[in-house]
Amino acid sequence: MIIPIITGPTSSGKSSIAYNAGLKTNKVEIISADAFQVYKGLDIGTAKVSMQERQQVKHHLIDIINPDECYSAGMFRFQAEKLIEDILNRGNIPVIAGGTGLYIKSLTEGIFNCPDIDENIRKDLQIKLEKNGIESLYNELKSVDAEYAAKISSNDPVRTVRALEVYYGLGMTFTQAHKKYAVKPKYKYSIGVLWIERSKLYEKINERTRQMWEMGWDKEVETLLNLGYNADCPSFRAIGYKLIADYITNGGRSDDVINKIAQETRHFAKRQFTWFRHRYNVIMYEDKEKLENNLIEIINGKRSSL
RNA sequence: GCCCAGAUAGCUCAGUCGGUAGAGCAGAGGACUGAAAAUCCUCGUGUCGAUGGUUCGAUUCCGUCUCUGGGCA
Repeated sequence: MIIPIITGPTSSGKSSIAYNAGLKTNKVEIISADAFQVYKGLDIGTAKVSMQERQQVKHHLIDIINPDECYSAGMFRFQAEKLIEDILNRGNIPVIAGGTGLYIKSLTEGIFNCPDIDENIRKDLQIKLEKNGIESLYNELKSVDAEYAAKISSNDPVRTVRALEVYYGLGMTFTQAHKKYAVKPKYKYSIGVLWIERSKLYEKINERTRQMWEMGWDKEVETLLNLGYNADCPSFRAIGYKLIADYITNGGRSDDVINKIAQETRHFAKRQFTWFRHRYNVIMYEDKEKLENNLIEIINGKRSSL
């Protein structure tokens, strides 16, 4: 069985494809591949499907952790593969749907199976980074793993910290760890990307951002803040949440906030375009209905790939 | 009608003590193996409003005109 994956840039309308197919065939369970829909309480800003829709078609990996908890591509891979197995055992068809490219890649191309690393190592590196700056930390990486250091920017704190935490946590370089813990994809997948003309997508993003605001996005953030969550929480890396938290505490013009969020979302969509465009094993669909119909055919066993 | 301030990249503006110009934003391209809605890299020639003058040379100085703000009548 080939497992279908429906993805595409934000606001493209991809989640409704999987949902519609599920509704029409009644044997689908959707696995969300979205780095921020995993968080409870972030509903409007992450454009989650409604509770009602989730009752009609089973959705997984939505609302599974609290806003102050960490999630990762590795955890996603582990949980998604387990879910795929369970769903198949139940006689249903798993459909992966979401826009987080790295998560999808972790399934289709594998991601190295990194053992747990003491989180204090990252905290210490974080402190070092603040104290000595990225240059010093990058040089540290260069001296232990020149091969990986050459692949990344000398100004990239996230990758530098990650590579060093693996080095200190596992006692081998990031490059060596990739080889030692390499995994092969467990299933076969077929990826359909919903592709929309750039200018049209940008219009949709602008429109949708305004709609989200009108749905009470600021109230949602206010609730999170009242529960004690703040801009330092991992979930607040999602577009909009920090901006709105700042707007709530420091004031400002709502139009400025909305425009800034739309801008960040457009930038994000642009990065998604780059990501998907350069994956050779994906199929681009400009016709949404065609993608949906082909998906239904796969579910019904009448088609082998998208 | 008079006075003042502007007119420079799609937008906001900086600048050239006269040697044809540069930032931010917007936009584009790219990277990305456990933070990925994250993180990071690269890309700026435009009749410097129009027209005369001074000058070897004017977008820069001077005159006139046009347009846009603001003020006075």
